[in-house]
Amino acid sequence: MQFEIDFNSDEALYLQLRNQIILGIAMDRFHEGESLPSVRSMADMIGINMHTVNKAYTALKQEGYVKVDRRKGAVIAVDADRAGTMDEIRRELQTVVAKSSCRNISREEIHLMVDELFEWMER
Amino acid sequence: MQFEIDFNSDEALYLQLRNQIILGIAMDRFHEGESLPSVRSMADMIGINMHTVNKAYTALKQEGYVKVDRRKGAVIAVDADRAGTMDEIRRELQTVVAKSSCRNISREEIHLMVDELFEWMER
DNA sequence: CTACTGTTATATGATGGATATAACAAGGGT
DNA sequence: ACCCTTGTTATATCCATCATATAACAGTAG
Repeated sequence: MQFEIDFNSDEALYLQLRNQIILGIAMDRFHEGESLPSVRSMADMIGINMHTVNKAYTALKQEGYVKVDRRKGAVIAVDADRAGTMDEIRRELQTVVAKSSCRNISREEIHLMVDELFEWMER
Repeated sequence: MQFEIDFNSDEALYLQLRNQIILGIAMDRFHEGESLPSVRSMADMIGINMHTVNKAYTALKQEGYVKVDRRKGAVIAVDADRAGTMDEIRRELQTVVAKSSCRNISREEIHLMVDELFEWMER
């Protein structure tokens, strides 16, 4: 699995990495129980600092995507029944829908995009 | 129109304000050609600094939601046919869909949420 | 014993967020 | 003319966050 980090983005490096890993889980690139690369090797792969990777892993742990084992490292363990998930999703969708509404983008177009994204992730 | 600013949020104040205004436009609280409160009065209303409001207004101008007139202030002027809008929406949706996919939230549930949000904004 | 794992501590430089004070140019109202 | 309000710009300060670096510690696999 390769990661696309944009050093010129205004998004923080550790957040880009976190999102890429979440995307990787969604796309089944990483499977339940599988270990992510160690913080040090991942840092070398991408060319960033060890602590930046650690920050991403810690965020993933906090958000219920991995469990950290002292020997195996960061192990994929998604907490599917996580309290507050729906609220979080709804809050993020609100801004997207508000922007779309302003631009005269219909709900059907949003539905289409959502479907395309789901299908794209399933292959 | 009242604004809900959370001083304990980790989201920047000027971004919260910007999103609230976008939401206000989407919900037809503000109409095309109408002026937003001046940066100074808005700052007094919410209890934040003038420059923080100005930063929000400048962002709205950059993103094509208002045009700034020296005498009328920030006037609602939504650029509906804006290049890159769909790409922006798609990028923001990607993270949401990825998270949803990890949590076993189906595309139907996302569709439902989108519909609810659209309807909620239309009243 | 060695090599690797995550974790913690500390320090530094850079950037961004929020505040404050001040001044300027332009238009409206009286 | 005068005053008020408008957005805008210029500094300056304080604080939090981001990203880096070096270092050390504790646990575990070989």
